[in-house]
Amino acid sequence: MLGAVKMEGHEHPDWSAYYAEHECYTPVGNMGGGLNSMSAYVSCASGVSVPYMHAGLGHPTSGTCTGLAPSASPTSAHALAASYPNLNSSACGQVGSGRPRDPKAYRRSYTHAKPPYSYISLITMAIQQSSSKMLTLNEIYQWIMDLFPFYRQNQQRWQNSVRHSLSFNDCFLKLPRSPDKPGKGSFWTLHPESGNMFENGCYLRRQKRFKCEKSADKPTESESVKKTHSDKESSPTRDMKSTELKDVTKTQALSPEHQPHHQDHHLDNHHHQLHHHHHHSSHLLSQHHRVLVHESHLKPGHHSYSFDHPFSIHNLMSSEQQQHQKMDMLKPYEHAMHCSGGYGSPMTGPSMPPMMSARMSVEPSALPSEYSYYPVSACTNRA
DNA sequence: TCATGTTTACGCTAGG
DNA sequence: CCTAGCGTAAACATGA
Repeated sequence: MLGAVKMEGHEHPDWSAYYAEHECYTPVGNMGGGLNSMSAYVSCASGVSVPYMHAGLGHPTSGTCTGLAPSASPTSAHALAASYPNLNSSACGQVGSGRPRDPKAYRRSYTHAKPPYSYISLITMAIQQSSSKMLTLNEIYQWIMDLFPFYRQNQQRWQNSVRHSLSFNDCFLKLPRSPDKPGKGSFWTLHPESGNMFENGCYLRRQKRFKCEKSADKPTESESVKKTHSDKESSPTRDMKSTELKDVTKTQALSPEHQPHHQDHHLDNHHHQLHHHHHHSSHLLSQHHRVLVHESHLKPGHHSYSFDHPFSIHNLMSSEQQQHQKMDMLKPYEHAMHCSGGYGSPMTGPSMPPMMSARMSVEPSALPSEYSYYPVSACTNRA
């Protein structure tokens, strides 16, 4: 099977043509501002100037198309497009040529085009947009389908990929359900230090996979680099990440009543491994920056993560938004610290697209209507 | 039984 | 060319 980028290339060889039309599907109802922000983000992420987004948020069958009101949001597509006229399209594999002759026809087709995001970024967005910063598998499915019509087809295929991504990537942590919240499946959240996975601005391909430093017996950097493809996927690091430690890691982040007793021995077994993690966690907010710097395991000199990067949240957000975000960042951290004395909230801010990091962590009800990104159906908040 | 989750394998692409 | 990241398929296990 072809990879996403290639698939996109085949199915819609001219992304920039789609985006180059200064129109887009916009939401029906009251989500204009937020969605436009999302659109802006999408357009940035894909390195083109016009939004990719579907109107039918929360209304999977509606798909009504209205015009985009350029002034709907301070971070609207146009605003951001103007701010970032030369986003690296090549870095995201989106290179276009020519222009559609019939904008409407293209609008129709790109509505169901594969979004320019990797599954990892989609999952990350989904989790990040939730107020609780954790979602069940099914909620992740729903979020993706609500937002991207493309994923209403071939569900078997992409959902398998989503599950694979969740299990395979260290940046996703599985939280067991608490006894008082019976239901199917665990909650998935983001590793607290996975923060800047997409800080390079490309949501198709990270420059470096996030890897947990949890295991003390983790191979050295040079050792891991030497590993072959297959080795990499069965490396000790991965083994450690798998279930046990993953659950432990997140169990630590949960309030006591969320910690299943049967995992106590796991905690004991791995506590020492996590100790340094906790040690780091004391000042998560300020540490967040340190983490980014500390991400030297992401190949210093190789990464381009920086707050000065055009995609950096710090550049994308207005000062007011930043103010909002700083406060919002504090909440989950504080909450988690209060509950567990351990990890703070998963990634916030710098790694996330503007509409996510700046606003997603805000309770929808606390926002003006123009800040509503997602329909109720897409906001599976469980806080 | 089906959804969820893990793991392995393989192919493709981007980038060094 | 090699490596890393990603997407997909598929086998398998487990739990609701």
